[in-house]
Amino acid sequence: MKQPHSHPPLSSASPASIDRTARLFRAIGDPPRLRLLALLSQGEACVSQLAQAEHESISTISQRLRVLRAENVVVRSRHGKHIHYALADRHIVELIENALAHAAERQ
Amino acid sequence: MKQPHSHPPLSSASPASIDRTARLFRAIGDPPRLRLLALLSQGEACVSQLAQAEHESISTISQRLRVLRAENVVVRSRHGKHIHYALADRHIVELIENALAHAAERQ
DNA sequence: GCTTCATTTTAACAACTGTGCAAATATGAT
DNA sequence: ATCATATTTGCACAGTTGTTAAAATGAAGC
Repeated sequence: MKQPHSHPPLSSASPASIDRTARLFRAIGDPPRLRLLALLSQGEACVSQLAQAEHESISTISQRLRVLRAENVVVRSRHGKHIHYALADRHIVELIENALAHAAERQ
Repeated sequence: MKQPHSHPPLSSASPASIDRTARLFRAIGDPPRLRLLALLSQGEACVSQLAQAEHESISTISQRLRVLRAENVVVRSRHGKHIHYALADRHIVELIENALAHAAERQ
């Protein structure tokens, strides 16, 4: 096997693509937000649950989710009185686990 | 096919891993730095070349490379009077191209 | 339908962090 | 020792984050 998937080369990415990608990385490039994603990788959860799990205020969690949602990393849906947040797609997790493995490689 | 590679699950990542990974994402989560990586994906280059390509001062480029080097995204080596920078490994490019594809997917 | 209440979001502000620029300093080839 | 190349420092500026308080959203009961 050569390449898992064939992507357009980085060198030919448009300025807009570079920008969007940078914003995506930036959104997930923060320990508190990454922790939220780790929680969500186990299944969707509402804001209060996440707040409780992180020992943070609901407001703080809501703002972190806002940043993630702005880059389409997570999606939300109402369930009765609660709003459930979930990972936008499985690829996000793969992306992070990939980076996790590489970050580990270099200590 | 199920999984391209099998990684340890995100949910079981240690705080230290989360931190390192966040720092990695943060380092590449900036358009100017991402552009440098795009240039380097075509082959190594010295600081002056990168500065010229980006229409920036050598000092500015040097600082951007410093951030990338701190997270082991790039490596440097001296070649005569010049210091060549190169991507630390091919995986970085894959990681970015992956993100690029996903960022494109969601507009 | 209107009110009430739980849940979440937003706004405003202060504290912190990162970035680029200019100038000074370091590095090492010749 | 000199010079080209690169790094570092100090500073000003812009952007981000958390906190508190106020506002919005919508479900459920009356």
